[in-house]
Amino acid sequence: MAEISSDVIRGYNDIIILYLLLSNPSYGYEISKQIRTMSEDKYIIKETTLYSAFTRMEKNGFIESFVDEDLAGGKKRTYYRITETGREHYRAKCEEWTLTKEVIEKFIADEGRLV
Amino acid sequence: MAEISSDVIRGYNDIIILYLLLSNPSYGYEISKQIRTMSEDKYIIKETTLYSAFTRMEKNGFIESFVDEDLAGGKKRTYYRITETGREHYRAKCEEWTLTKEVIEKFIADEGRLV
DNA sequence: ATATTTACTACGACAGCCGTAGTACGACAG
DNA sequence: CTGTCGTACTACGGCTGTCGTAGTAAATAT
Repeated sequence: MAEISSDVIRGYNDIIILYLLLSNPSYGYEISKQIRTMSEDKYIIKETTLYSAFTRMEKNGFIESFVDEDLAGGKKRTYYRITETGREHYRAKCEEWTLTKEVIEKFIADEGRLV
Repeated sequence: MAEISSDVIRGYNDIIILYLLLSNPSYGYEISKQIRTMSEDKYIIKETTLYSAFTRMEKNGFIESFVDEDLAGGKKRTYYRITETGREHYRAKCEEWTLTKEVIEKFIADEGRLV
């Protein structure tokens, strides 16, 4: 079974995460589960990758963090909220995706050539 | 104008190059021009990236090199030919592309959500 | 009482891409 | 006959994002 390699997904983790923050703030564990569910187990993000993406994106101003100290039962969590800059970045990345898709598809051979 | 970032193309340079070797051997400079032309200048591969990809892929057994010593006018060139392993790799990468595309597109918001 | 799930943090390694620089040959202009 | 442009590379080192491994700790299920 083909799996998605890290080199291939590289650069898209950002938009995957930002997408999940578009409508409401969220936190690491929940996001990782959502990615898994939404991709039908085809992509399971590594924890370290996810948390380092948070750090990087906060540094870049794409997201902001806040801590929910005392939840009704449960450990304290660090939530992330997308910023306006983050939304712009997301939009730009989506456009880039369209372009990239078009380019790459020119280099995908149709069945005939793959003899 | 949106440009394709290196993190996004990463992992696809291999299939782009292999595609151009599917029907006949070729060499660095020609391949770089073909990529440029076929992508309508949307993607211009860096020389260093291209040549290091050659080295890597030869090490992995995806391509084989041979030198054309004395061409009718012109410097000597190193040509690369795709191997059977390379063809298999290319096929596998194309399948992976289909999968990746499906996954990523789930995280591209439709216009409505991008308010 | 113990295992599992939740929710992270730290550290270091690695691979692929890229910037910079340099080599060298041929062709063509001035 | 000198210089610039196009062709065809090689070498070296840096950066970034991902990943493996490991550890911490609270809450929940068994």
